Amino acid sequence: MELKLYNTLTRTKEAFAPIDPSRVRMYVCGPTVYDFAHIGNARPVIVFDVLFRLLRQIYGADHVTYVRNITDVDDKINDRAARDFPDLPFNEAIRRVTESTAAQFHADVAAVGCVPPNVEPRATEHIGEMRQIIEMLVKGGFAYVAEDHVLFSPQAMDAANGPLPRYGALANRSLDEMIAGARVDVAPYKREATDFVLWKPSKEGEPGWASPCGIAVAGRPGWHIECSAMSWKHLGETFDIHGGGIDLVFPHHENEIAQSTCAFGHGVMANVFMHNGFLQVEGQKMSKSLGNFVTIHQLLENYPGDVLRLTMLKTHYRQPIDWRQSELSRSQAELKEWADIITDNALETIFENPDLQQVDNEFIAALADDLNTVKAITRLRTLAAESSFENLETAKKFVGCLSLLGFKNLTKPNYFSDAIASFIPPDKEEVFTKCYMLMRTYRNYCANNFMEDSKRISADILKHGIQVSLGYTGEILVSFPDYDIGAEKDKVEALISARIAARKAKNWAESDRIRDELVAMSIQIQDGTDPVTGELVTSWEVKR
RNA sequence: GGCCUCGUGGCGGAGUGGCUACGCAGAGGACUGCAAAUCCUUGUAUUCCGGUUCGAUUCCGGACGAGGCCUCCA
Repeated sequence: MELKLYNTLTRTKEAFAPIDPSRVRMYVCGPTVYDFAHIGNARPVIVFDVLFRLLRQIYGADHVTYVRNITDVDDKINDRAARDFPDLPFNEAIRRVTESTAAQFHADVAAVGCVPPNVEPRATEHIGEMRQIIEMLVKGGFAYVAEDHVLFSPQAMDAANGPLPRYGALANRSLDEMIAGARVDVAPYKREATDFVLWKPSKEGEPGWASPCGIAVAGRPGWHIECSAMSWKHLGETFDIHGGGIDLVFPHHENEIAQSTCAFGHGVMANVFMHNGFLQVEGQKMSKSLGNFVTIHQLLENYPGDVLRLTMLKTHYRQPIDWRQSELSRSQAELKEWADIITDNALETIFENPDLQQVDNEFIAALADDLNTVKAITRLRTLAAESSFENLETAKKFVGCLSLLGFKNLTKPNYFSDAIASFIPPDKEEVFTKCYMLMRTYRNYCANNFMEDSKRISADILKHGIQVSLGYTGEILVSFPDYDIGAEKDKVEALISARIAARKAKNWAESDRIRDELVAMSIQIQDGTDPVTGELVTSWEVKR
């Protein structure tokens, strides 16, 4: 199986050839933990999770190392700590912010089906490596100390002879352009406007560490250096794949390449750079000022994580994606159909323990073509249509593909149905309607494994006199104290029997009258014939 | 201003130098006493203007439009 990946360095799709197939190495820029992750943050996490799964499929689960960092030193974190915990010592406040935000991030991305990376390094645990690289850069003449800062000089990099890449090669821009386009506010200690910060002094009360290069005052790292340090520590001086959002191309990845190649004297930091496209919300750029800033957590109140995952993968990762409510509903409906195939054919065990040796080749080939998840999903639809009890081998392949794509809750079809099947006492209609959204949220919290939240919300619903729980297929079960559901069921069964009798007598008027009565009770009926006896049979369910 | 990406039917969204996937919605049909469910069939598109070519949606140039980066925002 040939894997082809689009490489931002060459702007072409290339055959992927790992440096060491027994140890394929990928680094992805992870979140800065200062706030709930938004849906845009979820895109690279999901995209590179799919790539991670595919690499493990191709090279073997033990032969892929995936590193995704957590940035826990940043001005935005400091600001948030000062705002949220003004009474705590500053470093304690920062710790609260980063720990709670990181825990939230982990819960959110687990809910959208992402497996944890092999290593999840934190910037604060790699200050030593950062200092080492900075020392190397100064020693090599690529960086200099000025007013307690250490600055990297792209000009020095380009002046050096040897294997180093040209600064700006990744982003495809020249230093001259950058100087011409440089914005105001060039710090006085910079020799050139394009120099960027490797290390800066900490102000009083800010987090700080012993500085490199003989700088006396405590300091903290610039943004880009952490990824050079952490990828070096965990993947080596050069590795295979470096990923992130397209906005990271410049300056973040460009500067990482500059730091790493100059420090280690190689021509490359990573052989392949991959970038996912941006996300818009309902046709507009997502921004706090427009009020359309959507966090993963908010979406997970309204949908099981699989719905977000499928919606994300229905657009190729390099294309811009427009995040729309309507598309989420479609994804949910499609997942319901897929989950029904699994339960109708009793494939739950296969779904949870698929034989990935037997997975569909056409499906893998689609993914191997630069992660063409859209084509892969098209293949899934074909497999779904061909899956049946008579064609169990295809059905098994189908569920194997679903597993490989990272769906997790497909053994419970009713996670993807918004119908609440329950008899409602007439005097409870109003409060039921009022609690409908809460009950869905409860279901979604359960599906997403947010157990604390689900307990909290079921307690809220109980205050309205409604007991909510989940059934075996993920359906929302509602019960009311002092209400005899058994009697209600008997009444329905009696009506169904009466209708069957009426139908046998071809008394259509009476038959239709009974159906109308059942509809008024929110009972949906479905006529059929018993395949063995040929008897008229009628199934029914509560539907609202 | 510089650099980059993109522009496909009612909607979403792929591939492809010649016949343009797939999903949703729509239409028609089958099955039903009627419903419901299910199944089958099906219409409609490649922003515009040039160029290359026997032939372009696909390659090249231009226009228009959308978006991104140049501001430690994925």
